[in-house]
Amino acid sequence: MKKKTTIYDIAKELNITVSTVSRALSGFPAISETTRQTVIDAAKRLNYSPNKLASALKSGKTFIVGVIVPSVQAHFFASVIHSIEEGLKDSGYRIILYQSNESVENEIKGVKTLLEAQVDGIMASLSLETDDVTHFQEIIKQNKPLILFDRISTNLKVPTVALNDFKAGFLATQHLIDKGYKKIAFVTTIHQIKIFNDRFEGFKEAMRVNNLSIDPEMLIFGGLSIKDGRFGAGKLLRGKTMPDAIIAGDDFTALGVIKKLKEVAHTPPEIGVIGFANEAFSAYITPSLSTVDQHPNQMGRDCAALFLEMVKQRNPYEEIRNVTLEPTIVERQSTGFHFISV
Amino acid sequence: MKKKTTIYDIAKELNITVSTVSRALSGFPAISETTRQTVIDAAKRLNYSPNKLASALKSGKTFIVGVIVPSVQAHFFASVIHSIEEGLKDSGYRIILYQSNESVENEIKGVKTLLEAQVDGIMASLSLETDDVTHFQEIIKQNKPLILFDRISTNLKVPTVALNDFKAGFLATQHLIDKGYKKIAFVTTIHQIKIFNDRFEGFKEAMRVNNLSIDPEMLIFGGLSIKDGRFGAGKLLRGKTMPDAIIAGDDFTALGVIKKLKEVAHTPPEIGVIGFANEAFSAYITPSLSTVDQHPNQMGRDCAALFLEMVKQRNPYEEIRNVTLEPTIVERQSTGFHFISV
DNA sequence: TTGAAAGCGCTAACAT
DNA sequence: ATGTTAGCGCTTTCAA
Repeated sequence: MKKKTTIYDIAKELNITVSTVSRALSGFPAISETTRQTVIDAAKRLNYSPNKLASALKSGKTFIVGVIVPSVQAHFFASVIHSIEEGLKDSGYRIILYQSNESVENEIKGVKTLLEAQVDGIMASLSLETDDVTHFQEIIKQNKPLILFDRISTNLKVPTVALNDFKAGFLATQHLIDKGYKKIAFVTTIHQIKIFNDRFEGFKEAMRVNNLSIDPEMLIFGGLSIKDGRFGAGKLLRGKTMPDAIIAGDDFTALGVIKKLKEVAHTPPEIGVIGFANEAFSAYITPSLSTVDQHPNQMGRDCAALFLEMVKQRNPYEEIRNVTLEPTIVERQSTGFHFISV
Repeated sequence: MKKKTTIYDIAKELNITVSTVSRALSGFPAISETTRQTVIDAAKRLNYSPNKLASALKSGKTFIVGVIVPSVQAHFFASVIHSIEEGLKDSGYRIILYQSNESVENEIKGVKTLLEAQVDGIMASLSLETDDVTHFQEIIKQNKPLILFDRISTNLKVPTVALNDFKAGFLATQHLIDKGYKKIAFVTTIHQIKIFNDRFEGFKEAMRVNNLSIDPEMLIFGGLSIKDGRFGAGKLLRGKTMPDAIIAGDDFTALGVIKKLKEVAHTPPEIGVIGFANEAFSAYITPSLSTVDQHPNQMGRDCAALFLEMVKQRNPYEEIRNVTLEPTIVERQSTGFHFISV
């Protein structure tokens, strides 16, 4: 393996100094057009490839932003990531991805690793386990942009991009009520993540304004997964009074609920089911799943825009913007018209 | 913002030299246990965080491997990535992700960017557009590990991990034949990607050994998507003779095919349908979709293992291993028993 | 417009 | 076991 070409090789080749080469290559203005061309030609001829590491070490800017998500396997996060990348690429920023797999420990390790890699900023969506968020403080202390999205925390004074989850919970509930459902159950998680609580609060509020009572037996707190959905539905079916509709914490859980309901011949919309996130499969299962769209692409774009604003300012936390996206109900078969059976 | 602590600060604090600090921190053996402890304590006290950039610049190792995939939004790739990360993390390697979005141009840019970031190696799955693969040569030239997975090319002498796609095509076809289907159509892509051709060849071979003829009208070459599936199915339905089964290039295409068939009341398994990839939704649509499992997790693990082997050797290309995974038929409703109608 | 030179934070001979 | 020192490849001030 022959040594890689550096700017020194180019300089030697052309009998000029490295500073000139550096300037020519980085688009420095005060340089003659001929010199610039010569350098660029030589660079190409010598198959020069810049070492961004060295440049980053010197300049203090890596043009890499770290993104921490629970998992790329959720279509929602995959979409957000996609749009973040899209929104950042024209400015030369790249993404380095870190998956927490819903574990705080991994999340802490992620922050540490990304910081050590000298990223220019971090965007994160909290793991389900995350309660204490002090591990994010170090980013702020280093005066680097930190943006929280979707699964945010109010304990950090940083910009955020999130859905109006209270409204999401409210709208989902109201949608069911509008369809004639009354005895509404909620299968969700116990984790202390803001968005899940907000959705739950929205649910309670919708029930209240519609003068419907909430049966504590119809509140199932567990995890969020197909399995948890099956389990939750099973528990509800064995209860004293059967719900006529079920709100699930996310689409995977809703899928589990539907599978269970089909097994016992209460196929939706006989019992209504609605989820959150509009996952890739939600439109294609039978019955197709009504859900709440969380606009992942808008979210990714907003994260990128927020980040670019922050790096422009001397102090990224000069003005802290909290972007709220409005949820949209996606109506499908699982909440079809419900015959009101007195 | 106060300056970040470096090993110099620790050295000054303890009246020792940076080399001692460096050694203490990096687990160098010939160092007294007391010194090591003092240094570690001071590091903690001063809130020291190593600058991996500097270390990488000096040592020539970043412990980062670049992964290029068409898109993380396909569940298959998300799973592969997940397992690559999993398989690498114990060795201290991190992943930096690059999405080609099925464009060669992006792919070329990806290789360039990752190389400039001084990654220690690259794993890639080709975009649908990719025909010429010379942009990958630079990686090999730098003597850095390059591993191709799933969408591989035979024009590069590098280790690969891929499915036996010929067999995948063969098994899918044989499965349909075993179920009693005879007039089998194929809806796939025209792109010059090896795996798609292999599947098609497998299909042809299976037809041949079963003495079934292939009607050229039943070969639809287009793209791979829900839309392409609908389109392909529509075209087949309008043909002179109707197929009694359809093989789709992937699960998304199969989904489109099924939707179309349901609309015209030929719901599978009346007409059999099978796809490739076992996407997240495939088990949950109605009828549930038979498909070929491509073992993404195994693929990711193998990529990681291969990479770790390569970095161990002086010359990563000393011995080139090409791992082939065996496809597995996942039988579901869409290829249920077919009544043989003479 | 170009050159000289210092230094980003770390590692690793080589010396003691 | 610890210290000295020379870079890794680049940017950037200061000087010419």
